[in-house]
Amino acid sequence: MDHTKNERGNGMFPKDQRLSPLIDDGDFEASTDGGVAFKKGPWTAAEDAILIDYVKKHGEGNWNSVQKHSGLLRCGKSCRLSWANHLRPNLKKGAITREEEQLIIELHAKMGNKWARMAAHLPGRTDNEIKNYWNTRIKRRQRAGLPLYPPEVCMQALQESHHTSAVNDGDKGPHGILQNDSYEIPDVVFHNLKANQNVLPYVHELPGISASSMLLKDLASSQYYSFMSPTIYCQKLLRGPTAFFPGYTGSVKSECPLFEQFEDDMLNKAAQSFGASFPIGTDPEAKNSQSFGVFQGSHSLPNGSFSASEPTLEAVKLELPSFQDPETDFGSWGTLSCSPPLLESVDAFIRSPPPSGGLESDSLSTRNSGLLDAIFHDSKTLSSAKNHASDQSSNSTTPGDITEGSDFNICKTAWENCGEPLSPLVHSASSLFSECISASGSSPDEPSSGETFTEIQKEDRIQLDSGRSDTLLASDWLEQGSRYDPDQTVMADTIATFLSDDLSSEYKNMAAGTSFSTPEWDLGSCGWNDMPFVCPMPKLP
DNA sequence: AAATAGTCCAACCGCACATCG
DNA sequence: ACGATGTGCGGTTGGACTATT
Repeated sequence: MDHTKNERGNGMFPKDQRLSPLIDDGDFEASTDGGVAFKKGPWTAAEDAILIDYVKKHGEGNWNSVQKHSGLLRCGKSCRLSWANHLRPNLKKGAITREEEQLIIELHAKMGNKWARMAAHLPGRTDNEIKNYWNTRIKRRQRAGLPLYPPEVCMQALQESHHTSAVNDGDKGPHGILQNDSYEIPDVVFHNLKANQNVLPYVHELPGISASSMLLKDLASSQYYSFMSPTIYCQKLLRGPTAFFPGYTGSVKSECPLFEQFEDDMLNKAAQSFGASFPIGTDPEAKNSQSFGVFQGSHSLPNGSFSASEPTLEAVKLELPSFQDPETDFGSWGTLSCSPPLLESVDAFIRSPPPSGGLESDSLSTRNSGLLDAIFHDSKTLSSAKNHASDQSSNSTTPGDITEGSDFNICKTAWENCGEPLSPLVHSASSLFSECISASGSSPDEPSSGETFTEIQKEDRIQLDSGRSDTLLASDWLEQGSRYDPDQTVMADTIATFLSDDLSSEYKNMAAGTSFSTPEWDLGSCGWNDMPFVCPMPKLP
């Protein structure tokens, strides 16, 4: 038996250690179970031989009896693990091949962290091996600012998931993975979210998960970091420095080096404008790891295209830690000391529909206040103090596009403070969306289906009552705000600019390379076409 | 050459589920 | 039905190795 752990030569335990004829060199702690002291730590060659001999005689299984039959001082678990990962025949050693890598990526896009199931598709590879490989890959790509999934994998997985959802049962797709097993998400959730995918393409990933919960988890564990959808990155931005400079995103930065020059200064200024009490953007490490780098990496590829690094519905659901379950009592989050009240307010805001007479007034929340109200108020105050800047901004926009006191003015002012006469990136999302829609052959003003957005929304609200996305609510709110209340438009602006880059990125991506039918991606019927999006944003080529 | 950071991966741990008596 | 036991799985840890500073 070849005990070589790693043909790359960097295995944890040197061969000579495993080849040691001694079973117990006394260097490793032992655990006891029923009076028997089990050895822990790396296995020796002698132990391997004993275990192999045992399996030859008794077959696999009944691992707890190994000690009884062979005298091997290892617990059953350890025996099973050693056999499965190192000793069983037909194990493939060596580096993951290109083909295997591709398969792993595809499988992970469909399954999530189901290593054992993935291993079943990779003969000779163990779940542990795949898991280790994937975790390393996550770190590597995270560090490099690359999306976790290649766009084509995302699209394939997404399309397959759509297909799976459509057929429900029977034909489950070509891979046999999307079968009606534990990965299946009840159709009621995602079917109803489809109608809103045009607004937030990633909304369906994380139904019922609050921004704060996602962020807190995100900050607490890097394990899920790369799985965060761009939407979640946006939500994260609400809590990070960039929340106070809504137009700024990593994507912008990546495509416009100009942002590099003034990001720290501008962010600090913007933050101060909003009364932020914490320093911003001075720590490059924090900058990379907490918002900019991740955001950047999750959106842009080296070739300038936008990533669609989204796992499928199945994967996302599976990767949610238990406390991200929609049924989790989110109220408990407020008790976390690491969560500033400011951030809680964002959640409260995002979850809350518009306070003024919208169609869904029955779902009005008394929690509609907090950070964004404060932003709204502060921005108005600031705008009053800097009315001249507001007036100048009308050159690049129509009067209706910019409401006095909008965050745009602040951004613009900040930009001017940084020495630039006017941001070259000012770009109307309305026109941007129009481009996208036109590219995909659909008019934003003409719903291609007979069903209006409002009708879809109504239906969705009813059916998504317990599982709706925070971001979805935000979209609802935005629509309402932009239509019914001039004041709300300002706040809608604020939120819109938070989201704008993601939306534009995704729509750009979709319009350029996908074949989604227009009803899936129809923007016009949702009212976003009229949204006064004006924020620093890269122009489409 | 030393220190540091990053990578890799074996092994452990806790939990969930299945089976058995 | 229930507890004990066995098994499988996913997450995490920690040490060796390698690359970089």
